[in-house]
Amino acid sequence: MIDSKEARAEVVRAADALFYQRGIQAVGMDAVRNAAGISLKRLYSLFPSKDALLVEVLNGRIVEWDEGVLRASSSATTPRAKLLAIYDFLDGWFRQDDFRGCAFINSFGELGAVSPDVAEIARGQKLAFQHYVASLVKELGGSPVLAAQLAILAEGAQTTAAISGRPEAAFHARAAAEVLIANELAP
Amino acid sequence: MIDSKEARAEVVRAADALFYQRGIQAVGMDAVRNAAGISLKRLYSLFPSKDALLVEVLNGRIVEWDEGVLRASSSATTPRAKLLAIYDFLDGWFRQDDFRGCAFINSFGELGAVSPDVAEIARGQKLAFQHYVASLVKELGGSPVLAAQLAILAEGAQTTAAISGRPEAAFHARAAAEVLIANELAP
DNA sequence: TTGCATTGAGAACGGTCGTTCTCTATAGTA
DNA sequence: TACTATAGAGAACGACCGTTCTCAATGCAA
Repeated sequence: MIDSKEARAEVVRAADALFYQRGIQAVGMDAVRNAAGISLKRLYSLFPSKDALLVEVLNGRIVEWDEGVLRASSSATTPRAKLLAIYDFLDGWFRQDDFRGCAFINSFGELGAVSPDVAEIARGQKLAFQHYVASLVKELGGSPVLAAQLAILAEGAQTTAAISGRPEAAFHARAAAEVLIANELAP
Repeated sequence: MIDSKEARAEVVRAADALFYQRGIQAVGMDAVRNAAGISLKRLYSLFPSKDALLVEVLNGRIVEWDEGVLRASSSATTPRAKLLAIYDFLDGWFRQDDFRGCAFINSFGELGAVSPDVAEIARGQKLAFQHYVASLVKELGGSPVLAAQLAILAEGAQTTAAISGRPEAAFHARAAAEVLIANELAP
């Protein structure tokens, strides 16, 4: 393993999968090392600590989320369709068999009270999503309250799908979003 | 400390506050012992393990939640008002300065993947809440989908308020619920 | 009082985890 | 070939945590 950029990416990939699947504190650095197939020394030469690795993992999840939402809305042309595409994106995600809820909600629940970094990253991610929704709602001519409501539906769908283990929450959230949007846009 | 029922309650109270405030794995049994003011030996004579104590704590939270929701809706007379009272209850909760999100969502995120007990309790609590909402919606003449949507709004409000640290999510969710209810009940 | 059971306080144990260190093998250079 | 620097593999370290154990103090029965 010569290219350290490649090695970093592999470590982040392995750690992301393990942290998401089992929780962060339940995964030791040994498990990350084994999954990434490198030595502990190399692991610690790439990341100074588990906390630093976690930050990298969560930042990677931010990128993944943004790309996923944008990809889902890329075929939509109207702001309304782009907004509804969010729930279609959620639907596809919920149906993946390794789905275990929102990594930011999970890590906030596990470490938010004890790690300012984790709390800050989770808060930032949620805020960015709210801003994205708000920009589309504004294009649509809707109110900031509607934007907040559509974001709340997306958050609720994620926790509901995660804990119940059933993906229909995305469907329900989408239908509710349609009603809320129609309600504001009707004369 | 002679009355062991009283002692159990005190331990559960102390553990609940610590687990909720800092996370479960971040709190050692020593901290619980200190907060409860009893010896380790007595603590382990009351609860066989930390896991068993956690189960007791979460079951206590179920009772608290049920009582809180029922109390909030007790002054309401119509099913619609009882449903909206849920969001008023959330609003009051979000404004408490020790609010740190839903204990079930948090513990599911932290331990759900690794502890079947925790996952099961969280799932059960969410399901019971959905049933409660569904029964009111049925009284109201609404559909099961509306019930699911109202529950999703409540869940989303909880995570949004927890991570953003701002309580307005309850108000937004309530307003959205009014719209969704009106939409189904309109001719 | 004497003996016995119970309890409190916390030391001790075994295991795990994050992190560092040792030791060896290898590759590059002169 | 001899020397040096690097890196892999994992043992080792120190801290912590859940749980158990020791031991002295206490309360009670006779």
